[in-house]
Amino acid sequence: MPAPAPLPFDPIDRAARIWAEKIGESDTMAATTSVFRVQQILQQAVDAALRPHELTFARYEALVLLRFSRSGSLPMSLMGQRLQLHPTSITNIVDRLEGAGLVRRVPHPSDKRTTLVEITDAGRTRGEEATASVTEVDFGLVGLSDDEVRTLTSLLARVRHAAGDFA
Amino acid sequence: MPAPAPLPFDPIDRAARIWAEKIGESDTMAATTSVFRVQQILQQAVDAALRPHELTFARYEALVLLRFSRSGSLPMSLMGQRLQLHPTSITNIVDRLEGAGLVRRVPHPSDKRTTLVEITDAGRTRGEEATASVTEVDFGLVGLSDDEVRTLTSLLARVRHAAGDFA
DNA sequence: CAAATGTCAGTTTTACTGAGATTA
DNA sequence: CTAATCTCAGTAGAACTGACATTT
Repeated sequence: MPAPAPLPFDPIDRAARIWAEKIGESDTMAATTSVFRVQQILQQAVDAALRPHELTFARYEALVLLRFSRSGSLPMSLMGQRLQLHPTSITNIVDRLEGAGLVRRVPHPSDKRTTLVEITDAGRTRGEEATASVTEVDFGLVGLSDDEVRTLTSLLARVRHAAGDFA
Repeated sequence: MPAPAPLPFDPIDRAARIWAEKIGESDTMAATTSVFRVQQILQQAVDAALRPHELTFARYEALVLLRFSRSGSLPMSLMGQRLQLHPTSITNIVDRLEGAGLVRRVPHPSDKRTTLVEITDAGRTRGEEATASVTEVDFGLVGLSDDEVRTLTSLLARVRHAAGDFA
């Protein structure tokens, strides 16, 4: 796999300049494209770090969520809320994790509609190993100081808030 | 479609706090998760704005790239470099655009290996209409001042640069 | 012959819709 | 009866791999 030669210029910045020339205001276009591209970069870095552990980022997040829950188990619906995922996506993720023995479906003691997902010992171990790999590469987030990372996070939080993600 | 009730708290911030308690340093985890979530928000907003025009964002970007090129046509390989996409993805995108009559494949005059993609009049019109829709919703990027949008873009540019996206 | 260009077939992952079974 | 919870089947998009034909 030939590493794709880096362009000699910033393609997003160039597009923004041309856009400004032809149409006008282009700042949000550039920002949106940047978010898309950086997401792609981070996704690839994180996926590469998680591949040896046979986890995708979505499954890793689910595992972390369970690992840090008080009882080690959560209703599927609550996982969906926290991870902001569609019910069928949760079903799929739990299917995979359960197939790998990292998690187990348990009936809810009182509400027979809901099923709890409980992390297994193997799941805890796998979660720790995966966390080591993923923090080692800083989740793919390179080139920023600690302060800048925090600034980035808080800018993005304002977007999420304005979009109605949380109150 | 019941609008998914917003959580009463920021799920990423909560995860970061728990993480800090149990593991330590969690700033890059929070930033990465934030990028993923915001990408999802923007993707949905942009897709919704483009749906009436029967375009996805990837196809829209390709159309814009062609529209702003000098001759109105580019080699597929060059499109792949600019949009940072895999050759087969370009093939797929051009297939769809060509099927919709927005673009046309033309043989390269001198190099018989390469095929040029040329935007049609219908493609130019569609591009303009789609741009109107997508700028109307600010590409889904809400809640930030103009300055903050520029700060966001430049922070992300540093990440892209450090990751080797451009020189 | 090696490298570049584009295509094809097939796979994986994700997220959706719509429908339905079960229970609160 | 209505609402919530979860699952299943099917669909669609994006991105990949590997193989291949053609041309430089």
